[in-house]
Amino acid sequence: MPEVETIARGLRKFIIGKQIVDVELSGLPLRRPVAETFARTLRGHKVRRIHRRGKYLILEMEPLSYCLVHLGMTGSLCYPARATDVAAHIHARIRFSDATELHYRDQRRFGLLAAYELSRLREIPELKRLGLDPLDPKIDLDRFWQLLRRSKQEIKAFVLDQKKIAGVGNIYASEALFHARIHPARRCSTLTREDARRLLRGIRTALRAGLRHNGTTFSDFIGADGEPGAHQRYLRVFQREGERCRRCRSRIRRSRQGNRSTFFCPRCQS
DNA sequence: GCATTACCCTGAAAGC
DNA sequence: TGCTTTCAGGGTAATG
Repeated sequence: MPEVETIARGLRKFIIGKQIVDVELSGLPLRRPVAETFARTLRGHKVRRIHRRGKYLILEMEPLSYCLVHLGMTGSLCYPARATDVAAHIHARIRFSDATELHYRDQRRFGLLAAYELSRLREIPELKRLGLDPLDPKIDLDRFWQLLRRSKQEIKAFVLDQKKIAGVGNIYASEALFHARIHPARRCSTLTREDARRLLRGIRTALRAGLRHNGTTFSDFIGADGEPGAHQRYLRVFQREGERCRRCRSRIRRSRQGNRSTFFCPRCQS
């Protein structure tokens, strides 16, 4: 999510008020095929606002419609882009009336592009499925704890579950659990109210740290301005298997949960 | 109904 | 050297 927010912030500086005159698609399917109506829905509309919900980026257009973007694993938005940019993996070229272009690039095509003519943001089907926004200061600790206690999942899976908490990806889930000193394989139902409090705090700490450094770049992520993130230098556990814990000097371990890597400190997170 | 697993994709890196 | 296999992890359909 810090990567998506970084892009949203970048784009807000550049494309608000611009009018789309044309949309050109590669024709290749992303996570699912881009609807035939995508280009038609956006053409002639102006970018009014840019929102983020979970890992989704939403361009609010005028006349009212919404352009929904999910970057998946390797998606990026580039502005300003050039018509002459190498075409490899560019799946959408959005042209504005001032002749500038916004490109959506996605090597592995796990992303999503969709456009909706709806009157409200919250009617977008993908957004309806999302759970709590962890940065929302109004989250009630007791409600959060009850949500946890009702789940039989392992805590790492819960934190990654977008229906429960929206916006936490694999990097930040490992980091959040480290901050909260909770073992990633712990069952949610065994967590105390104090654990829940530390977890919520840990998630916020991990996400805000990512935001501060404009996201994490291992190989693919770049911001809208083409700059990579810097957060990888500040990670506590993620991708640090065998290295020393910055807190207790134990060796960081790696495990697999649901086909995804998890990193943790066996001493701090017991 | 819930939790878990398999799958889509590409390119880099490891293994043989 | 060069081919094959494994891995990365976003969400979700299929399976248990």
